[in-house]
Amino acid sequence: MKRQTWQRAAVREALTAREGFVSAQDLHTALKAGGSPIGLATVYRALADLAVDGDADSLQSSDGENLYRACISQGHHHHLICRSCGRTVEIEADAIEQWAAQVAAANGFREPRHIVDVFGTCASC
Amino acid sequence: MKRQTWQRAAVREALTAREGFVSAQDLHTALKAGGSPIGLATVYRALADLAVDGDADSLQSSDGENLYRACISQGHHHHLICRSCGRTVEIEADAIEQWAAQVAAANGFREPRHIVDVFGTCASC
DNA sequence: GCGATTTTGACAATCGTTCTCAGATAGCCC
DNA sequence: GGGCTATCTGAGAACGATTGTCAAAATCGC
Repeated sequence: MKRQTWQRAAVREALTAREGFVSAQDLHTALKAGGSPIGLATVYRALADLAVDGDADSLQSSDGENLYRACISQGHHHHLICRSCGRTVEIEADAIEQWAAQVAAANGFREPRHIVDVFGTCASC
Repeated sequence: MKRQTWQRAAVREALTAREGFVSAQDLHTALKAGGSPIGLATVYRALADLAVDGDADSLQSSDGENLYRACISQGHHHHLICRSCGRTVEIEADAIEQWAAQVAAANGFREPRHIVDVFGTCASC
């Protein structure tokens, strides 16, 4: 059974409060700065749980960190990410879903899953 | 100026000899096994150089490793990767390129670059 | 409140990658 | 071929993100 603890709530809250993607380390630092005596390992565990439950999105940054973000639209979607300020826009892409499924099928691949993210420099940067 | 050393040649060769994506560590192990007293750091450097020169493709595996692969088609392309055996198929996707550029433009993002990879289980797995 | 069970947190361990620096080497000039 | 100098190499240390460990603390059902 999954228990309710203030630590998990704090992580979820801190994640929701952020606009873009955050690393686990950043989130931990922010929580500490905000007065929560929360442990780093706990933040990692909470984030992993959130990601599993579908409440958070995760992706790997170019330098190998895992970044997390509170999911706004629950379903499957992709991101347009500013490489300068980190601002993200969630994008729907039915065309891509279909394309991926079709390409996979054409090559005999089953259970296709895809990674599709677009990076760019946003208007205000 | 860039020098020609047998180490770099060995790395390039070992990479070309492999079919799918390989991690730097794997490549190093393979080279050592093949008799080359090459250093791990050198393999990393050589791979990074190859990637910069566009002679190798790189992507991050789901567990945080950097994987490399000798590029067959020189231009920009994507991959269909078997999550079981690691077999890869290079796929061209003009539609995706256009879609990415369009989505970026629609949101005011400049210099769009995108990550598009499809994972699945291939026919023989 | 009680007890069983899960969660936490400090710290160590791990793992891939990068850094450091002395020594080796490639490429150039003679 | 010999010499010179900038670049490259390799062993190991350093690094940074993440995960494992385990005793102590907290939660939930009763």
